[in-house]
Amino acid sequence: MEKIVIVEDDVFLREELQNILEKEGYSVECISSFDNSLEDIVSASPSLVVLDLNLPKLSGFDICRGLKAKGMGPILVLTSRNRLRDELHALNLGADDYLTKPFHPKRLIARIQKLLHLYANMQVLLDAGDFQLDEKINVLYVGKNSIPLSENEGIIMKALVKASPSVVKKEELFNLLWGSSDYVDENILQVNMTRLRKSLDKVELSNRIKTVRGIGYQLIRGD
Amino acid sequence: MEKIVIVEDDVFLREELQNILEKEGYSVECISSFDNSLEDIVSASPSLVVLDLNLPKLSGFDICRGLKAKGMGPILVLTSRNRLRDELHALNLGADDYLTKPFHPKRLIARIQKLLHLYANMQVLLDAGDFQLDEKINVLYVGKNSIPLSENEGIIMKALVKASPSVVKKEELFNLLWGSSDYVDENILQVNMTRLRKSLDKVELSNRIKTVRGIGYQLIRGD
DNA sequence: TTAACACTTACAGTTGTTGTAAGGTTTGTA
DNA sequence: TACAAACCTTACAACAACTGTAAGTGTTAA
Repeated sequence: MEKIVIVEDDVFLREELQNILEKEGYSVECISSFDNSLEDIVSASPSLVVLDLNLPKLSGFDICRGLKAKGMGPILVLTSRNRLRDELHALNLGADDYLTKPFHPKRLIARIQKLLHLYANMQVLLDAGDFQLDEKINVLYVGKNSIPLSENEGIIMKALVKASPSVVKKEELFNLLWGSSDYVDENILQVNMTRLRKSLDKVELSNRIKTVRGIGYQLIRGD
Repeated sequence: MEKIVIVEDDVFLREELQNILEKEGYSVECISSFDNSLEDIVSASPSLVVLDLNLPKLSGFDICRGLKAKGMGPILVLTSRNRLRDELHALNLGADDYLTKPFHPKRLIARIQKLLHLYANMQVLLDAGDFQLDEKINVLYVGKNSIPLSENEGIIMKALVKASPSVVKKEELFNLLWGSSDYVDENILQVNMTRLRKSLDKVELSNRIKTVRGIGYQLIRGD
């Protein structure tokens, strides 16, 4: 379940927000003490933060900037002010969307879903130094070229990239591909490795996968 | 071809950058007069901006903030300073990546490609009010659910969403699907509409596509 | 040299997508 | 109401992509 943190000092609005979001199936956590709100929010590691700009101690702007500096995900800013200046300011500080009070619950939900989807889409580019792998659609980008990988090829490649330059054990690949390590036929993994290498050959990357005899496979960095 | 704008006052570095990027196949435009650099950059409408932080008139920070406020795409910040504070500041102002001089050309290229890919991936979520369509992988998001669409279903849905609430002419759909309007069989479009509706039915959205007798089809907004 | 390990290729089953064909349903008008 | 045009639905077959099986070939290290 996706967790959302609400940063809001007004009790009524806070509880209303919590209601709306929990009804929608989100796990909600509220920040009401604003002494060390930044740490509280980060340690909750939510999928999204709903942040009011008008807060007692820290200004919402500061929290926004602080959160983004710590690599926090999507932030939806809430405010009663209706000034373009504030909106631009917040967006520049890293807020991802902006909603003016009063707002319709459906609009809030829609914005939140949009942000969550957007962020889910963003973090799919796995970096391997001189090439990137789109985890979502299994497309490998090398320079200006790109090649599509099949599902199995993608699973293997993801494991190799994430582990690189360590070795990925055969057993782990069996687990990832067929959900079990009590495999019957060792050959099927070799077949899939051959297929992956043949695909990588199209972008002259096949020699980057090394076999570690008796153990598994390894992606060599080529940065 | 993707266009990159370079904002750099040092002549030597500027020309080196231009060289590197053009060799890589990008179309490069340099900003050397910094009187109204913001307007110059925006009017060039580049795919990416390489921005030096140390500039004569405006500070790089100001340009960065200004560009992001105008909805500019990816910004890669370049600097000789090696201070965390600057980096955080720039990233908070909207810069998407950060490179310290001196840098290796390959690293610069890699970062640029990464940013371009990331942004290319970001703008795939087509908004239709109460649901979203991922143009890239043809997945439709409704609330917490999602359904995959086939290639043809995706093409039709994209056209409907983009045109909504206007009517999409049958002829246009024929063009999008089969690249020609001198179609032989009218039925094949109906079959594909049926299939799309059946898919949409899984998320109770099929009644949103209305038939406009003799003309085409229409997506009704449900916001 | 040899046995374990790894690689390659061809084949067939499965699945998803698409166009064709045939027949049924709806709609507007006379 | 009758009817024809427009639209809808379903079943079928062709096709392509992906995957596992099987059989044979190549490589490595003791």
